[in-house]
Amino acid sequence: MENREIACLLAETADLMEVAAEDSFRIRSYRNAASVIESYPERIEDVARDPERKLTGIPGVGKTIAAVIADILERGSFSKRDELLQKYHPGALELLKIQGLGPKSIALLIEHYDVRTLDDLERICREQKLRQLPRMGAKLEEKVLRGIEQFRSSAGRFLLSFATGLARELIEYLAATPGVECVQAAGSLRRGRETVGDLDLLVTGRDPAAALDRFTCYSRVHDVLGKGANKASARVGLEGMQVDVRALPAESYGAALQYFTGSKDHNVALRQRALRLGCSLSEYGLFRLDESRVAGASEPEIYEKLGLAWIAPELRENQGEIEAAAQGRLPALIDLQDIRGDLHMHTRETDGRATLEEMAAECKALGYEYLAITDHSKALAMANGLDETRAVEFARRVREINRNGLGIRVFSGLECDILRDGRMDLAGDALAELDFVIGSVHSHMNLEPAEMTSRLLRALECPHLKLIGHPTGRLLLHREPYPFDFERVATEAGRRGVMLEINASPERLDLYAPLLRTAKAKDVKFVIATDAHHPAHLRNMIYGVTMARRGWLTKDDVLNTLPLAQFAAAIAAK
DNA sequence: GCCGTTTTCGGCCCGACTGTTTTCAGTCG
Repeated sequence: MENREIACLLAETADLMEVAAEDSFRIRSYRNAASVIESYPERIEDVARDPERKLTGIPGVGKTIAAVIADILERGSFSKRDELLQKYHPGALELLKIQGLGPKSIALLIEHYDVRTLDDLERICREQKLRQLPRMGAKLEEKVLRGIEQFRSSAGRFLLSFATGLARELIEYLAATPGVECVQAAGSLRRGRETVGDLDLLVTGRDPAAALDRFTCYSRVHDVLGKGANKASARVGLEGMQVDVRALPAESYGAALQYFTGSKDHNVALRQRALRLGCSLSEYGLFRLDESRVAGASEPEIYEKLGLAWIAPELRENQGEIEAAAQGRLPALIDLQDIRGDLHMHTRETDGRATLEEMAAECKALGYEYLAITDHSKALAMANGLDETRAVEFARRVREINRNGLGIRVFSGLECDILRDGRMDLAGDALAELDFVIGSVHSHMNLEPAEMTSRLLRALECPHLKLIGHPTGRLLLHREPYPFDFERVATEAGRRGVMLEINASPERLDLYAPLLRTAKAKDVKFVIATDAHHPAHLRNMIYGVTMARRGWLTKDDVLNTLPLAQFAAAIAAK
């Protein structure tokens, strides 16, 4: 069993314990164990099976949780979870995901109305019965209905990082099938969409159909939805993501890859172009009207025969990429290898899980030349944010560290809260001590658009500000961006030389393509950064780079592609 | 439930907003 699956069982048990109003510290222990296990560098199952080692050696895992893990590995559950699921319908886990409802309210709803599912909850709200419960009213009913709607619209979609991990796992497994030479993901995953609905895997080789049998026998395949000679569909893993595997002959593999990568709009435009050239394009190939084959085995060949440069999948949204490819003016998109430093990360000083030294060592291992440590400021009290004194002391400590040298340059930074009125959370003279100040909104996210716009415009006036962090505040599948006049803010940022962040955290991926193109047109420069709270998160950089590519950005648009000396000069000059 | 001892029990992130109250519980970050 994978670490993620063990962590998921612990976390959902913690959720149910919350509804049962159990001791909050005990709940936190389960949550903490879940998060430690999820990011543990080795497979927990291997550790558990090794007689030389003990699970209790893992921080956050004591005797009880070690026994729980043993139970999970043996039978997929444990007694505490069984008891809670006996008491509460599994639907209670879904109810907890609705914004505005917490464990207390859900316990009350179950007690009074026997609410078990989202449908039950929706009915209670529509019948105006929620407001009859103590401390609940009409506004909450509306908020919950909105929450249900948002939850439903995001249900069945998965984060890009999740889909990437699942694709990697399945590709590795299927590629080991005799007779299979190539397995590749297509669809929105290949285009780098922020969320992915289902996974399309394409297989070719001497005997691609062999992969279909192997797929439906995979240990994590639960529910086979269909299987024919050329295609098999099934749900995989606890999360039940739908995966389609298609077996293809080599001569049409490129055409199928092109077709199943999409987007639909891009493909429609491409087929129209083929028709104008006297051809027809389908998933089987590019053909003349007499049905003789022009191309099909490889994707570049198809684009070439259509008079186009090969178009990177991230651009295939019919947003002008076909015209650009025809005129030879596609941008040279940024690559992961262009990134020379990460500029947004947290440590144990606030809500991170590792020390400055550990984060720096990982950055060095990734081949970076520099990093900025950017812990939270004091407005984020729950994260133990830095006040002026601690910030100045931190800047001094970083100067000291750089004198001794860690083999990588460290910049002293701060992720400073932008307060409700647009002022910075820390005083200017403290901010002046730091190399790299990010301004971020973490509170009052439901202001009127005009008020949010002026808040951000005022923040841009701060002379020490280098970067606006996660500029729209969205959390994928969870919270919409806060509304404001993006174009105005981008224009002002461009004018003042304040950069905008492409936050590579898979839950954020903010900014995203249309906004990036708007901002680029306003001469904005960008930073791609991971917002890492753990050394493992530093590897999320690729998702930020993917967003940048979707926004047509080149190396020159992104400041942290600069070599150290030029980067240092650039942020000092601002 | 975990951790770290001041070794066997006490401490474990906290402040603000919201909608509902009429003095605050619940939620969120």
